[in-house]
Amino acid sequence: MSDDIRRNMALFPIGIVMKLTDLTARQIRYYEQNELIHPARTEGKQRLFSFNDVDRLLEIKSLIEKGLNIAGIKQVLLLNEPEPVITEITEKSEQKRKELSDKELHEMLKQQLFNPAASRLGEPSLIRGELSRFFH
Amino acid sequence: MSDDIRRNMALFPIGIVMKLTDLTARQIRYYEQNELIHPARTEGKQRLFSFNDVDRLLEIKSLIEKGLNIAGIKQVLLLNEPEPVITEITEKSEQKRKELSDKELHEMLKQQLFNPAASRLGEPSLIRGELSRFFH
DNA sequence: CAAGGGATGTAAGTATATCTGACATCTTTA
DNA sequence: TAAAGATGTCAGATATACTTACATCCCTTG
Repeated sequence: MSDDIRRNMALFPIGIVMKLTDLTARQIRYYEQNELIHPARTEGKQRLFSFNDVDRLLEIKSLIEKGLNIAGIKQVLLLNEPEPVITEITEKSEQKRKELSDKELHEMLKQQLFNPAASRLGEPSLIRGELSRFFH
Repeated sequence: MSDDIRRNMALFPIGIVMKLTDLTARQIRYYEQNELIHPARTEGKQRLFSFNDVDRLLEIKSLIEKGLNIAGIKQVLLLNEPEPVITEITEKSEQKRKELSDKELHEMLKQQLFNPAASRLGEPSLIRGELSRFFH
């Protein structure tokens, strides 16, 4: 869950993603246009990709190389999606989702991730190494 | 070791780092100027930060909040640095270091990290989830 | 084979993000 | 009070990214 949050933080501009995936900007934008990915945006409308996005792009690339077309890839990606569990609270959670703008979410994530010293002074520095949770 | 590589990949532009650390661009640049951090650069000279850089900035911030000045922080960071082990091969490894431009290194890292399908076709898709190695 | 559609390249023009350098401001300390 | 340290702010330049439109290439299908 918290891991999920980390993997979904919008972090990378398209230039970095190009290097990480060896895809062109054209390709990446085209895949977005076809709804294979849904990167976040900065205030100025620049795309911002998460680890999940990059991961997904790598799978897309691999499928492209296997000869799949967009429609096929879309299917595969859908199959790999964990089914969103339909619960009683569906309405409520949907409500909640709407309440949280991307920006607010990002703020939350940041708090949760980095536990900034600002919040509780006097606490020993737990901050250093906090990022190591990104890795195994 | 490989973990080290991942943590040192130049990934983030300054804008993201600002959000992650709640430091201003001015502060980040000032700390670089005072050699507390050494972010990489793009071809166009834009700063690119690694996880290690961000981690370090978070520690710097925490020390700033404790009232340390730059000189003090530099000392603390030096102390926390694992001593570079002086071995017989010092000359050789120094030589090696010089041979690797940042760009070449980055290429290596990318290969090692993402094991691109392009290299060995026919191999089952190990790619999806590869990035999950970034997390525990 | 010709026509059409899918996937990507490329170019133009604009907008956003970042850079450096200089000067301003505020605080602490000698 | 003067000097030095840390940060804010502004300006002008450069880099990066955006959208839109058109071009190209390769398949597929009639």
